[in-house]
Amino acid sequence: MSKSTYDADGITLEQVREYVWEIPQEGDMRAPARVLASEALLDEIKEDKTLEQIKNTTHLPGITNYAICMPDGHQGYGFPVGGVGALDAENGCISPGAVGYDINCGVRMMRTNLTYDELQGHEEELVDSLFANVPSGLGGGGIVEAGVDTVDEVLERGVEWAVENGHGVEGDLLHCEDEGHREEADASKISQKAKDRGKNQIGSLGSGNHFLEVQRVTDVFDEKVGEAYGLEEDQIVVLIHCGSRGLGHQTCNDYLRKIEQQHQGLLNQLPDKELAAAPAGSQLADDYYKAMNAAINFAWVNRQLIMHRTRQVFERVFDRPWEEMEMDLLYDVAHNIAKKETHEVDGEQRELFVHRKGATRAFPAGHPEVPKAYRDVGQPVIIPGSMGAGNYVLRGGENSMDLTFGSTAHGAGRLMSRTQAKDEFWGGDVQQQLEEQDQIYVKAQSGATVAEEAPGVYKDVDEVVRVSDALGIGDKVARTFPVCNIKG
DNA sequence: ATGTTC
Repeated sequence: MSKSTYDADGITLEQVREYVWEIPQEGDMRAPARVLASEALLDEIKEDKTLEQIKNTTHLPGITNYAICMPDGHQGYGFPVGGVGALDAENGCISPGAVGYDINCGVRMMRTNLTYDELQGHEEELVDSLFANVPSGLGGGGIVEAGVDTVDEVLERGVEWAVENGHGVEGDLLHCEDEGHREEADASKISQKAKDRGKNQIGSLGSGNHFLEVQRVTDVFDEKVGEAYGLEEDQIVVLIHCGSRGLGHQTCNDYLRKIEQQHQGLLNQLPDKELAAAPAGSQLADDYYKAMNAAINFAWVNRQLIMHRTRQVFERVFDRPWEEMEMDLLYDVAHNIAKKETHEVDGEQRELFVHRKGATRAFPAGHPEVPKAYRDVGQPVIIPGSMGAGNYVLRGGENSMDLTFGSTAHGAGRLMSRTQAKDEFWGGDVQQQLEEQDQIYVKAQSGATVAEEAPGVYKDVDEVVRVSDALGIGDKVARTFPVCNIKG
């Protein structure tokens, strides 16, 4: 019996096993590419340049095992969103396009002990107060408007800076990936222009798909893990999705231009200029890594300030201290990062720059980098769906280290461009429908943003999560549904 | 994603 194949207009994928497809190595590819998806998801993934892009990434020097496209993959700048590339940290390279423009775009979930019953009737007051108190939209205006010295501290110290300056508590550090601080950060590697863009954006949501959402837990699929995560049905939680704003964007741009200029030889070997990479050990690889780590710290501070401000808003709306409402950080996960990690490859321990772009770290139970509180069950993984579909909490699955360098998907993944979305939807209509049909209260700076983020522009998050769960890379723990949503 | 076309 011949192997099952999937023909995607010029690219043929061979099925390795259920939900695992391979683009075999050929020509100048340095490894195969793998796509983790159902056929239903492949039907959507093949519609843009995702497959060509994941194939292109296998040309990067040092690519280890295979390049991986997650079930929510879609076209990105050079490297697909939903892509994982582990590049040898000694003989490989590091690629800003494989991290993404929005460095450490990510999500954090905060628990409360409120129930949906207690919140009902307060939705409009809450959404208005959140919208008034959490800066959003394009341009400047943050919770903190910083001077140069403060920006440098934020860049080098991450969430430690926030906690020391009254924007959180010690416990917040423990429930953040890397405890909210990348040691290798060096603020001097971030340009003045990037700092200028970021200094008045510390504590701001931004625009696009970024949001703050109050949600209710509708399902707990795994009681044991749910208990470890402090989640139960009807509980209110808050999900914050944002990144490093103009600072991260400028940093990505700065280094792409430098790398294009200084590493033309490597660039010429790559099928797409947008994959520009700095060879491991070069000055620029070192500088970019330090700058990226600083931008990662900036994004964590951004989410920390927004979370702490949200506590204060809840205090006013529900008239009691946030501690009494047990508003603790469940976890903060990065969606756009690279990190030097040690992984077992062919029985050998190897140092790799694991690039996760639109992909989530998903370390399994027992991994030393999983916070103590969750070590026995695995790292929390938070997957936002669209604002009408709901969201998932997963836990790092036991197969993630073998299959995906400890990673899984990051969201639903777009189905259409922002331009197309605005042709098909009208923000006001979307807003009205969500409120009338699903009692979801949305407030945004711009109607265009609501249209761009309409539920219909996203893939089916249930299907993405089903594949992650079936592969054992990220297992279903709980599902949440929106109550209030604010965005840019 | 993004001082939304360096």
